[in-house]
Amino acid sequence: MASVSYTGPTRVFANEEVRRRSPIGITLKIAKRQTVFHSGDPANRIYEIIEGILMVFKMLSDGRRQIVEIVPAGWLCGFATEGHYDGSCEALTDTIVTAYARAEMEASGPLRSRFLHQAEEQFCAMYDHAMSLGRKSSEERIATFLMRFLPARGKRNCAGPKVPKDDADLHIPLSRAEIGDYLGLTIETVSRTITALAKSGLIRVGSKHGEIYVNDVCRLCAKARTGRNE
Amino acid sequence: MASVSYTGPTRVFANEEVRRRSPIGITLKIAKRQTVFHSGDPANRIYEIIEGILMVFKMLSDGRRQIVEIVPAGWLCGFATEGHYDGSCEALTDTIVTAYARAEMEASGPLRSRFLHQAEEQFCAMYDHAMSLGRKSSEERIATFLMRFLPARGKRNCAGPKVPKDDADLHIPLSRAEIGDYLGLTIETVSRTITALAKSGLIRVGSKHGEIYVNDVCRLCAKARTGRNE
DNA sequence: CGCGCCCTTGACCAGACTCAATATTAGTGG
DNA sequence: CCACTAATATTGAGTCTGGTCAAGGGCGCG
Repeated sequence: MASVSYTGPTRVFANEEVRRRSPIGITLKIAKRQTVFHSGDPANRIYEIIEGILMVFKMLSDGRRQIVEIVPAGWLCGFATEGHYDGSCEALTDTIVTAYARAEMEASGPLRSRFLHQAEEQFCAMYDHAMSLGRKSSEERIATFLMRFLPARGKRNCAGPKVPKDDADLHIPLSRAEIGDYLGLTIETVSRTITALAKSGLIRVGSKHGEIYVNDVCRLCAKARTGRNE
Repeated sequence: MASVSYTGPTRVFANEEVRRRSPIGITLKIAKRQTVFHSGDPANRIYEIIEGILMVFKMLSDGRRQIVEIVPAGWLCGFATEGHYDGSCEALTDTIVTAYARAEMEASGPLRSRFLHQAEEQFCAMYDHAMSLGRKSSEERIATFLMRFLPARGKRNCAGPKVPKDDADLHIPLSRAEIGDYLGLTIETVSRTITALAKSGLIRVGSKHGEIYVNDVCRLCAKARTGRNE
């Protein structure tokens, strides 16, 4: 059973801190590495991320894991089929979410409307992820992954490089194992590919875990092949 | 520009046959191989498949294609970000759809509610597809793919085998190239893998294109590793 | 009957995986 | 603050799954 599992505002678990109580939906704090829900749990809630990052993953019986979605601030988490969560959810960083009881969410017109829009946005991100997993090389996958942490860049409406230097300073809150499980690669391949990108001068790897400096965002973007063709 | 591209019930294109006009939404007929919309087109409509199958795909600039979604009857098609379709859509079979103008759909409470539910359903299917693409072997991917055409089986609520023979007769409306582009494999690997599954006795390949007989659905399901663990 | 498309099969190749050793970073307690 | 340990990351060597290139087969359709 998930550690975060109640359905209404009547109980509060020790590891949850209620900050604000909007008409519907309560604000919760989720600690890094804490499980939000398990695959198969009854899907009583839908979560909107206010701050931080969650991940959704699925496992095969032999232990293979696929991180199917990385959920940053502003996105939704807790989609379900037949009343049960599909995939488990865990916090990659300390995270603040608004949890909506499903029944209440579904009763609210404006909320439903906003969530439908947001679900579409995330749906398109899943399309991109499928493209990465199915057709991109390890180098392209890593480049695409890094571009995710530059939300202002690489999209249809990309602002382009800011003169004169087109660099960026990233903090990736995923371990090599998690990056691998997200991109369909092994730890070793992730490590090797990041090293190769660094040797090519595209990025530098900081000494602290998760620190990556992008020397040329546009060149990284080109390597990601995020191009919207067809 | 897509061949199907108008936004309201005022115009009808030659290749569209209006069958029924519900209060909102019109019924269209889309011929096999016909394009429904192109990636990047303004997303004026959302489609609900009544009969037949569509596919959504994305291309990279060098010609690599990923079919990101296969959309059967009952599902929705035409999700968008920032007002533009993400991915191109083409009919795999002769298809009948209801096309809703987005503005009208978004103005209708019941429709929005139904569509949000359906989008969630499809979201979970995208999770499964990501699992296939990221972590499954070619044999597991083909098995998983075939199980898609047995919607009554392999799910949480699987009815189990009907005695005494647990066989099935499938008609797959995708070419080897399309199966490959859906599963992140090449034509040759798809062909070899299907041959291997046939040699192992799990399936038989019919002489007509797309005909596949499953000798033992449960064994195929086991090979697909559709198991809902974690 | 013959052409074209799709599928199959074979031989070879390469990118990513596996197994293993080592290095680096983070965390803990003195 | 430093020493020690555990966890994570890097690197190397060898293997293997799936990709590439190429040839041949079968089916459909005019």
